[in-house]
Amino acid sequence: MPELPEVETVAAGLRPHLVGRRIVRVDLRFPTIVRHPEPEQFVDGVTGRVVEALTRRGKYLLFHLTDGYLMVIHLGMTGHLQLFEPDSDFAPHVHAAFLLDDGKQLRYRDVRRFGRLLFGTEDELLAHRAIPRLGPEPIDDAFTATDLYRRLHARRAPLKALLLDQAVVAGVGNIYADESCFRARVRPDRPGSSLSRPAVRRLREALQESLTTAIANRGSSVDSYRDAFGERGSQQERLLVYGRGGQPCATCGRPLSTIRLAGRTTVFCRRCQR
DNA sequence: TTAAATTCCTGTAAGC
DNA sequence: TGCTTACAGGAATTTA
Repeated sequence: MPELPEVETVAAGLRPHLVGRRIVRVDLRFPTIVRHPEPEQFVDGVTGRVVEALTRRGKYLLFHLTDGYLMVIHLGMTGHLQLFEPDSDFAPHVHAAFLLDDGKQLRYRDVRRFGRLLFGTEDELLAHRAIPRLGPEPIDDAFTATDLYRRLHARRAPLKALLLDQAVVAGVGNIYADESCFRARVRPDRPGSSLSRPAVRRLREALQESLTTAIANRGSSVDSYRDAFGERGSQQERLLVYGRGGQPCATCGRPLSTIRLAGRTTVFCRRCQR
């Protein structure tokens, strides 16, 4: 499922093909995938505008369009964005298709339909809470251990739940929450407030390490994730704990434990993580 | 304000 | 083999 590294990989792959291109037609095949504004307004707003830049914020893709407008796409769990020749067959579950002025077609496909499309000015999207308030970008240099400590210290929820909260840190999902806790040698079920400053420093390092390594490997294709060219990432082959419950810990060799935390399957090592 | 539970959605895999 | 059921999870929404 797409988290920060996967969304970053999609953005990097699409950027050279989209920036400078005009969207000349929008085929909205499943209108409820649009969450803001009404589907007709979405189509009207996007049509005819040029993609001036493509950026990422948390797990959101931001298409910066003419006149200060944004088209925002969240891939949910199974969302895919890929360029096709317009006369090629549509795969099942393609909910939206954007025809570009160079003849290519950008298609949004999403089997489980947890993804969403949005359009508006930045202020408008924030005001309507279509885009939630997001915490800092964890791979930013400005993301400091002091800041993270302040965000965790006041909270009693389990660390894992806080890492999944996009208002605490943007872009972390189930895979990299588990990976980061393991790398930081911290139990994911500890209350956020119980973490010492050294533990938070390790956690910050672990988050950056997990995420940047995953970006370098073009993301984790553990479910249906594919990049903008339909290719799998390779980070899933290097994951230390996610999806490895019962298998030996890479550090101590003891079987990894699986628990349910914040409604999510959580894997960690009872010996190495304290 | 915070935290936990619920909901949405369908392909896949396990179990009988 | 074929059916049923559980499971995967991001984030909005609901409940306490």
